[in-house]
Amino acid sequence: MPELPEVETVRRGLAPALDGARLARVDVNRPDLRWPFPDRMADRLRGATIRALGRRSKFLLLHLDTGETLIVHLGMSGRMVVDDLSAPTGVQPGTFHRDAGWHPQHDHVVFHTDRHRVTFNDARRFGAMDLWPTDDLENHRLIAKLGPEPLGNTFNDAHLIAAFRGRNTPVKSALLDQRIVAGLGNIYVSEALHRAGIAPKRRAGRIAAPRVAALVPIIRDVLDEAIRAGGSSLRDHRQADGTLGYFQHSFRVYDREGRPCPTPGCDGAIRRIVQSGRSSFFCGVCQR
DNA sequence: CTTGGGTCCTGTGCGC
DNA sequence: TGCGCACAGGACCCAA
Repeated sequence: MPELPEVETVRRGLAPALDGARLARVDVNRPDLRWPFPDRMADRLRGATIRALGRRSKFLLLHLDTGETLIVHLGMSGRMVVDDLSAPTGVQPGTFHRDAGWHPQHDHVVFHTDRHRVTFNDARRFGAMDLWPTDDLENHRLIAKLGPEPLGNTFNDAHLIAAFRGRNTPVKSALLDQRIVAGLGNIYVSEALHRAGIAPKRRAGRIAAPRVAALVPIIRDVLDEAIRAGGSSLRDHRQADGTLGYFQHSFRVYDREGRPCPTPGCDGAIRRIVQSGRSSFFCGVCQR
């Protein structure tokens, strides 16, 4: 389940195959994912040239020369894999990583260019696609309510302090709320809160302003580091060429229940609790 | 308005 | 080996 760093990794990996490419054909193998695909999606994509590959939060954006943008969300298990059709025969890129955990019956949409094949595979089908006018993207229902990009300038101290003010919800939930900041998910919230020394159960509105402000650069750093590592590969995430991201080796708390807290001088152990149905990992000693 | 819980779907790994 | 259960990177929707 991709969070912002994984989606950004996929975006960068798709660029060599799709940036500037013409979609010769798109195979749509089922009528829907989480929601029905837009009307005549395959027809509206066929022949279009991709002018640029963008990203907003966890959404991939394929800006087309038709004036429309294909919005793609990977949901929990969505993958995008590139095959280079001009590669020498033999083992083609994109073959080896289909061995483990790859279920070809979940190849739901396949994009064909003159040189590449890009396959969208999503076992759980929580993903989504939609087509929308490029000049009106900010009004799309999935995008309109998103908060600031955490790596952009509008995500700053003043914004986060104002967003937390008066909120009685646990800070874990607040950071997962895409209206407050857009792009964090279950992994990077746990990682950021550990770095900030804030307990996930603490109520967002009861955290002193300087500690909230400190979260801003911490969130940026965590996401930056993860992007530079090619994201975190747990079950599903691969880079578009099939190689694994490696940020999971840098996790300080996520999925590390019972391990010692990595904070220097801290003798705590990582604990796991469930908040609104999702695991939170934290150190009860140095996170308060 | 905020907040919490249920829900969608398939695959995997664990304990028995 | 098989079975049942818990859990998995998301986020919408609705009730209270």
